[in-house]
Amino acid sequence: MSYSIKEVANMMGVTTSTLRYYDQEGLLPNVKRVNGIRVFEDKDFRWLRVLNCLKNTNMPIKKIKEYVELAEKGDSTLKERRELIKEQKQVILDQIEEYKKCLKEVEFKEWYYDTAIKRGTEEGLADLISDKATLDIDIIPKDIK
Amino acid sequence: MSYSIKEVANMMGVTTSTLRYYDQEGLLPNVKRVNGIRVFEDKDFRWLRVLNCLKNTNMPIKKIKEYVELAEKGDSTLKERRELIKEQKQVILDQIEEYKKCLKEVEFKEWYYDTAIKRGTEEGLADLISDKATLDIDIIPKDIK
DNA sequence: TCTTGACTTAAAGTTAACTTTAACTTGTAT
DNA sequence: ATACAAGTTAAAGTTAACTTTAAGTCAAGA
Repeated sequence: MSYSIKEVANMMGVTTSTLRYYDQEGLLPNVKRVNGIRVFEDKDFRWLRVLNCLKNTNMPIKKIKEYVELAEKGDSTLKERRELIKEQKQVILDQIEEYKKCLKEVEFKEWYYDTAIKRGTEEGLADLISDKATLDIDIIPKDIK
Repeated sequence: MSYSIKEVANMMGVTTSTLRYYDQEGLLPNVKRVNGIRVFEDKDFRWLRVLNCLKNTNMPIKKIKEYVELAEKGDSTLKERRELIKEQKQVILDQIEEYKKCLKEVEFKEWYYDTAIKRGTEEGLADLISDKATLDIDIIPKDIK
């Protein structure tokens, strides 16, 4: 099967301009052209899926491009590519941890508002629960210089 | 205890300019001034921790500002603030899910490179494992229009 | 044949989130 | 007394990642 740029854009949840921009930046290697028009094929989706994943986990376009360039050099860059992927894996693991901390914080805030609404006011609430609040959440201090 | 802008910046892992920029954008309400110089106090850290968390989970500065403005209006905005926090909670939960999917994808890639390196080449490898590759990872199709 | 809609490129414009610069003030150490 | 480090503001500059615009090509349907 083959797909137009618009179809692919819809599948990926981006605009056609964005895909053209990615292409321009070297993020879409070897996309077939018919009369100058991009024609995406099944083989392209394997890469699009990875691209989507690297983008969603905040890898900058420049770095994705480096990865593409490594891949284009063939087998001699296998280890470099593995390293790059391993680094990104760590980025993702760290991000998940960070998000979990923040989840705790907003869940506490949610509880805080539930309680304030029940009481009718948040006056004095912060002081009442300051122990609980500082007990299991610590994003700040630690590395004070 | 009270802290200088530099100390707070170090604690939060940002520059002093960034903190001044946040202040300018209304993200640091009620910070004490002595001779025009910002003096952060313990009470400020409660908010800084939340700010840090909202920022780390990609809430735009504009929206954080809205939140600050709601908080400044007092008890009448408690429900609005709870809503805003609940929405952010959902954003975080969704992000964690997305990251987990991407983690699977890069872990697959890692395995792919390990295997390619053992074989000495990635020639033909993609085809060999295309079934596995498409089996448990599906970021793309589904919502084709 | 004509027009419509989807595609193309190159280049300029936009936006968010800082960062840098310049000019200035102020508290502390020598 | 003076120099220096750290603070201040306002305004301009930067960067990444798009987005928009303008001008054009091309195949298919009325």
